[in-house]
Amino acid sequence: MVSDASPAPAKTPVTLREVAALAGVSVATASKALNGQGRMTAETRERIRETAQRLGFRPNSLAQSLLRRRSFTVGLLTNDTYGRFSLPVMSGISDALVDNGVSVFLCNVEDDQRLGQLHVDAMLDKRVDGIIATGKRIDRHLPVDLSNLGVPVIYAFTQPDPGAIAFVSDDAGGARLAVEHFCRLGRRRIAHVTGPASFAVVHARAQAYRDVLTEKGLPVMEPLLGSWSEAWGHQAVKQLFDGKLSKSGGEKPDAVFCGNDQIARGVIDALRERGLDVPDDVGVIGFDNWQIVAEATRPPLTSVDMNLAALGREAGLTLLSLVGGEPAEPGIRKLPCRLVVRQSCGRPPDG
Amino acid sequence: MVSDASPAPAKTPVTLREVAALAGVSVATASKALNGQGRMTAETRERIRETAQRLGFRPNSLAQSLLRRRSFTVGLLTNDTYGRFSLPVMSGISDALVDNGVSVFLCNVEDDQRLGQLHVDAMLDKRVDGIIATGKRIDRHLPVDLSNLGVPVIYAFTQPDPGAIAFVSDDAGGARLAVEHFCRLGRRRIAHVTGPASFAVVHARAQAYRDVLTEKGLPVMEPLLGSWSEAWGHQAVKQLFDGKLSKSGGEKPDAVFCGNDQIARGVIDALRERGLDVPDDVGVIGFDNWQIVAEATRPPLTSVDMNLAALGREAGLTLLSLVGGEPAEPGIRKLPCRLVVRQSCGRPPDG
DNA sequence: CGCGATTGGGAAAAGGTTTTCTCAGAGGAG
DNA sequence: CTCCTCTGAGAAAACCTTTTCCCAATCGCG
Repeated sequence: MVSDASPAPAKTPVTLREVAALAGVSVATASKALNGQGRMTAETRERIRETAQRLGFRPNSLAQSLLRRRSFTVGLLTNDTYGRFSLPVMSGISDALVDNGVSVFLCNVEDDQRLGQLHVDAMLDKRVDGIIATGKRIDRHLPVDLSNLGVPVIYAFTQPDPGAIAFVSDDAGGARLAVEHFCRLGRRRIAHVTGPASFAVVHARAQAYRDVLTEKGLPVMEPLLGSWSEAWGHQAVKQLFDGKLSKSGGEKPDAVFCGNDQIARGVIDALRERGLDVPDDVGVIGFDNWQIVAEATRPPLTSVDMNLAALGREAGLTLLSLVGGEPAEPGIRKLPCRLVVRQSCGRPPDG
Repeated sequence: MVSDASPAPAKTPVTLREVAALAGVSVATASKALNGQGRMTAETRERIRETAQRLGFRPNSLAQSLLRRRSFTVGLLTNDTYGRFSLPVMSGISDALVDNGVSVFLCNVEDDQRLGQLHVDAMLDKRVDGIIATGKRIDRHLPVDLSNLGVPVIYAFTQPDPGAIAFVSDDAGGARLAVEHFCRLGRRRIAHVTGPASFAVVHARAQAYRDVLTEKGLPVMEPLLGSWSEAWGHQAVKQLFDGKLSKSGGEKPDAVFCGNDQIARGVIDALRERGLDVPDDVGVIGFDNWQIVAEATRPPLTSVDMNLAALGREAGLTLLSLVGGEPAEPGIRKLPCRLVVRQSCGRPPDG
């Protein structure tokens, strides 16, 4: 197909000087010809272009970067080895940047300060145009100091330094989406089973949960905090359906909004085990929309998606505009979640 | 703590020239002083070192790379967006390289040929010292041609070009580990439930399964091929325990070796649902040791771990030695798996 | 004291590209 | 025919560091 377009698979890359020599011009002229700069006869320009093509010339980025003080490279810091959250973010960032000809240095800093410094130094030495920090929690710092680095920094799905630019998911909004969906479906007694109190998102979502129920005049059951595990989902069902629900009468929940998909999985399994039908008896909504989990529950799980890839994209594009010298308001931007409806909530009463 | 070690957070990085000027020497001398080269009085060397330290001088990698023809950078190609397999591999690679001062370009090529070419070109332009290709299957090529690139290439957990150097997991060995473990525990009727026939590993593992059983004189049940899902695990249990097991008599299996952890999860759930105890009635072993799944099954799942991080490390180190000019035998290296014993198999009869 | 050897340090080239200046020649106008 | 203005293209500096070679000064020895 491209038989003539893949010429010398150069053992040693061909330089501009060689192109110039072969085309019978100076390197200066060759450079200008290939970059569409300067003035010369169309014929000269074309001859140089052709020669470059024939030789398979590709400019040495290192040399270009050195001169332009711009490397078309950014550093991506993460402490998320497991990758469930950072992977979509990274993927989004990468997409946004690659489309703009920018490469990404992947730097896994774990939670190790020494490693963090090592990576930041390496990035700076390699003259990255900017840095994006991402993590597995939006209420924890990466183990690195990114202030006063001399290059723009963007935080994506991790705790930012004050005065920095950050993108995070709108957890409260996501929770509203879920609870309001339950309300629309006519559920009246909506419980909330979520993760440990040490997570900021737990409180943000719980508060949104309370707010929606209060607005709608529905009973608020105190959120059940536990761990992010299936096991906790099981246990929570026991508490919800065995225990005497003290203040709010003896009625059992007809819906459970879960803090993540694993909890939801545990909840669904436990409900089935005690003979309750999902969604007919109890509706369940998860959080994270972790596809592999959400699609393996029976029935498949409706879940809140944080749009992490879009968040990454946004972060990448913003960094690029920063690198380009455009100004940007500091602050935290909360990006909306979306509800991915599967079959764990049932259909509207009228539908 | 490091109050004096973080001096001018340079808006514009300080160059060697400035260090030299301030220390009252030439750039040549300054360079030699900082690199431990050349000859000069200890006092001169120390003075230059001090000045550099004080100014926060860090050599410009771009300039160094240009000169040395070595960028201390490698490209990492992957097509695994989801990351379950490639993430540990990448993590291992990254660790191995970072410890050696080498940075990693992350390049997600999806299954898009155009994207692949884009990334490879960008990497080559940026003069990476080498390339590592990794993927989600060891029997599929990445959508890129990595032959005759002029830089060393290593394949890790993806299908290599002929004559290349590749690291993959020893799937047959891993399967042996599992089946032999069952044998040691006194299980006699061991079934194998695995993924689709289109995967090479399915056949490799199935053959090892057959081999071990034959060696031990145990009955071989034809492996059940399906999908990599929990649902298939459920269904397979139905086939195994309802159906008339044609040739091998009516006996039910007392052990199931599963092709991955999700299948195992489905198998365990299905067994429990039909009142069979794991591990007392039936032992189960999974594959992949996907922690989040293996620890969520009840009981926790014994599983074969492919040691992907170690595989990545190995690949990274090998690439480094290649870059360093050391020769290496082409061919495919199979790295051993290990069995992670949890509670889904029970204890030995004597223990 | 003279000569060779050693020592401390600098000048310059190299690496590949971009960009600014400069310049020779051609063309046109007067 | 002369002068001015373009036009096309090249020389050279710049980016920053490393390394090779070189030189001046000092030292030691006879």
